[in-house]
Amino acid sequence: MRRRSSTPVYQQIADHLRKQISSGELAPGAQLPTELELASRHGVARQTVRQAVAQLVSEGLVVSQRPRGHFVRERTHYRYSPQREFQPPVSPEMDRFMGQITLEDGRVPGQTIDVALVQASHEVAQRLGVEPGEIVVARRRVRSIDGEPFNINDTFYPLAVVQGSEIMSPADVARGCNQVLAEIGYPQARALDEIYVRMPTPDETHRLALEPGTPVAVHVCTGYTANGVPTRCTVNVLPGDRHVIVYERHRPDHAEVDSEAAQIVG
Amino acid sequence: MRRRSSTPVYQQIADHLRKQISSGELAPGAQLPTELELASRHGVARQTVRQAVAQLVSEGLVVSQRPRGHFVRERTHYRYSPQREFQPPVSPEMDRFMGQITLEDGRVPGQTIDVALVQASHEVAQRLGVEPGEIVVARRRVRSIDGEPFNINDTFYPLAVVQGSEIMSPADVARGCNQVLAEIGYPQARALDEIYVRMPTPDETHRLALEPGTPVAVHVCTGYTANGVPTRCTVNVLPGDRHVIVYERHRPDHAEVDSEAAQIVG
DNA sequence: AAGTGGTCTAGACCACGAT
DNA sequence: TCGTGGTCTAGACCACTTA
Repeated sequence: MRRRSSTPVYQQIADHLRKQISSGELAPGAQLPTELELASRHGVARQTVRQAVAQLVSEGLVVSQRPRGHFVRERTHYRYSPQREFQPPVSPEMDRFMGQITLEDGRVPGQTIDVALVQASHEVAQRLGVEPGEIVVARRRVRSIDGEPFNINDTFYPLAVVQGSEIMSPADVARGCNQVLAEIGYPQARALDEIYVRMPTPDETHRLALEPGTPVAVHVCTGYTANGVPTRCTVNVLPGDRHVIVYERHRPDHAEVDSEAAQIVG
Repeated sequence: MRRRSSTPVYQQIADHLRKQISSGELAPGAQLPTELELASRHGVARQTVRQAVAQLVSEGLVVSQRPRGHFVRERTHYRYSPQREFQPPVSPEMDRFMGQITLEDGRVPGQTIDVALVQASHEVAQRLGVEPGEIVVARRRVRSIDGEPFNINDTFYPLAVVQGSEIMSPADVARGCNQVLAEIGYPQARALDEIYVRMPTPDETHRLALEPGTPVAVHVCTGYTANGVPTRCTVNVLPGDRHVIVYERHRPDHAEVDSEAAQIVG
């Protein structure tokens, strides 16, 4: 293939494949032609084809199942379910997580917990009011459903706050860590929530077994005492391909609510 | 560099650079060594270095400012603002967007609108209850702040519904398109909202001037009449590097709300 | 054993912006 | 004009899974 106009050849190949995917000619789960096949078909070197395929992978459209080949990604993350009954977008009562999940369709929930002393990242240090690199207590959780990692739920505590408490033991604390915090003299009076979207770190990619091209939503929750002392910082990481918010509104008001999401602006 | 253990060389180089970035040794805005410099420093071919840098770009950590060089990304998307007063996560009154923005800090909002007849994508077709490829009316908007694209707000209408109405003119409809819909006999009684996260399409990358490695949040809102006839489908696309939700909770209840985000599950 | 994608090299030419 | 990254080639070897 020659380079018409100024579009790189690998782009043209990527566009061609993308079109086949979005038109359904290459259905979800279907195998792409092999790299050598594509190379000879387009009359280019294998590296050029690889560049095209890599782009589709980074877009989340294609996955590599080495060494079987490349395949059109199956579970596009949006599970459209218009029949659903009303369900609030974010429900404030939770960590009945385990209980809730078991009730649904016989899916089996699971979680791994570990507790460690770690150096605070910039992100955590800023929120806990300590210096970056300072030692803090990390209570790290990965939740899964049917064996598939589902989200990361890591909470960081200033060492001075939780020293010697139950929080430092790597077991499930049934009554909730915030309850423990209150019992040891740091009742939570306020919380600050931040939600944003980014690409995962390699560590997150590993812990959540993410495919390349999968972004994550991050929900950071920082708790404070009435005096404004930060007592904990929880980082939730939600894989973009395993979470969809679906909710329904019944009232005919809110003329132009379409744009409400634009409201979530910093 | 030799390949110790089984970690590919380009991974080792990427890890090394990532460490320098997260430690602050390579500060935001700083220029990375040139590819040739990195290649000779590590004793590898230029392509190997390019692979390492490409990974950092796809993680959103590094941007290329061709042909000046590679730079550590400056605006990490999280703008931490703990002093903020209470602000609900998603406010239901809006499209005072324009008015609101002008009030803040003298930032100038803008928008471009165009109306076109297009073939419905699978996503839109499914929600509007038409066949994929069928012609629908697209009312496409890109909003910007200070000249920077800020979000995409595209609404799709079944041709039969809006034929000949004001909606088909590419001007701002001051009283809102839903009002027009009501006037022509299709008052909205219900709406279904879906929110998810993914990598942008090339088209979105272009319209929003996105850097590689920037995911987007998508908010799809489908409106129905009381009879269940879909009348419109609005697709909001929000760049992950330009939006942060920040809100504060004051009540000390909700013991373990940390995990509420896990609730937003499909 | 065969065939896939993953890694890596050495070299080439181009496009573009700053100098 | 120079130096940067962007594109592309031809070829090599490896790791892994499946048949």
